[in-house]
Amino acid sequence: MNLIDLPLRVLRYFVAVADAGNVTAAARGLHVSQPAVSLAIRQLETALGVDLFVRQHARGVALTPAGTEVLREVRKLLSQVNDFATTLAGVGHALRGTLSIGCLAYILARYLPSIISGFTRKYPEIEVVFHEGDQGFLQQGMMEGWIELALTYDLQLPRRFAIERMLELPAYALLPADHRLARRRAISLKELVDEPCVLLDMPISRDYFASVFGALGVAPQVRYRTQSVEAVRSLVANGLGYTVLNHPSRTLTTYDGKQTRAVKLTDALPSAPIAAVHLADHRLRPVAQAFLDFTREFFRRERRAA
DNA sequence: ACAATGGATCATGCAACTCA
DNA sequence: TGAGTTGCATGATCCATTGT
Repeated sequence: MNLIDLPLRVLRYFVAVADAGNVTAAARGLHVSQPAVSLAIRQLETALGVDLFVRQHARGVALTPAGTEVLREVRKLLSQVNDFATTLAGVGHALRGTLSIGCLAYILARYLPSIISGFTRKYPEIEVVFHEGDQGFLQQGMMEGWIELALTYDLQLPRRFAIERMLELPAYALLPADHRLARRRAISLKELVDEPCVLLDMPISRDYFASVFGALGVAPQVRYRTQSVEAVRSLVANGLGYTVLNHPSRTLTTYDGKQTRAVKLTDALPSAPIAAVHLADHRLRPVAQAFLDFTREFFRRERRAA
């Protein structure tokens, strides 16, 4: 049978076998006979012209490399079919269903709970599921279809993504409360470069902060590196160095109860833009569009409050 | 060696569809 | 409308492999 003529049932059976690692168990889960599943797998293999599984008699089946690749695409397709069915079922009805979004760790901690809280109050029939990770993880999720929309920085994003900037985060200096410059309204980063620096050492942040110092033609004396914003704040609060951040925090007190001071920078430095991102050639479902609209409005209020 | 496990194959029945 | 066709599911059975 031609690939295009295969029923979706064949693909569902294939995913079930891949998940179970065993045709008989998959058949039980699908409430069909084992030969029916065997036949479906054989039909798919014939249509594709590749072996999807290695049969290990009495030990089940194992995906071949081709099978692994096909599985990824089939999952994507079935997810889109589900979305399609949900969309059709929702025609003429209120927005409902599940929305899968991705979020950078810092943006998640600082903004996402407020967004989800407000959004689910407004749309109680939409369930928001989020995936937390770095830029690469979020891009992979969108490419593979299990993240529909992501909140991340508009830094180093390929052109295949549609990007809508939500909030510009200017760089500022974070100092120990008793630092000699902590009481100043604004300073130049050049006044700090000879002191030990604490660096937020995340893949994108690393490059961003390099660009900040690069803009002034200076190099920081990096004394400590960490992947946690909160750890950066604690190191600074304990007098172990200064840092440059663009993460506005509502509190200057750290986990260990120490105090920091945020001081504006007078230098012309690049800012870090928070953006809503999705695949450019992927039309957002109504639930995702509603989330995007709500997020845009949320950050508009944040900008006004800043 | 033998029992258990699990995939493949075959014959058959059923339901939906086509066509005269 | 009824006979023929097609596609799919099922049970029975076979066969390969593993574990004891």
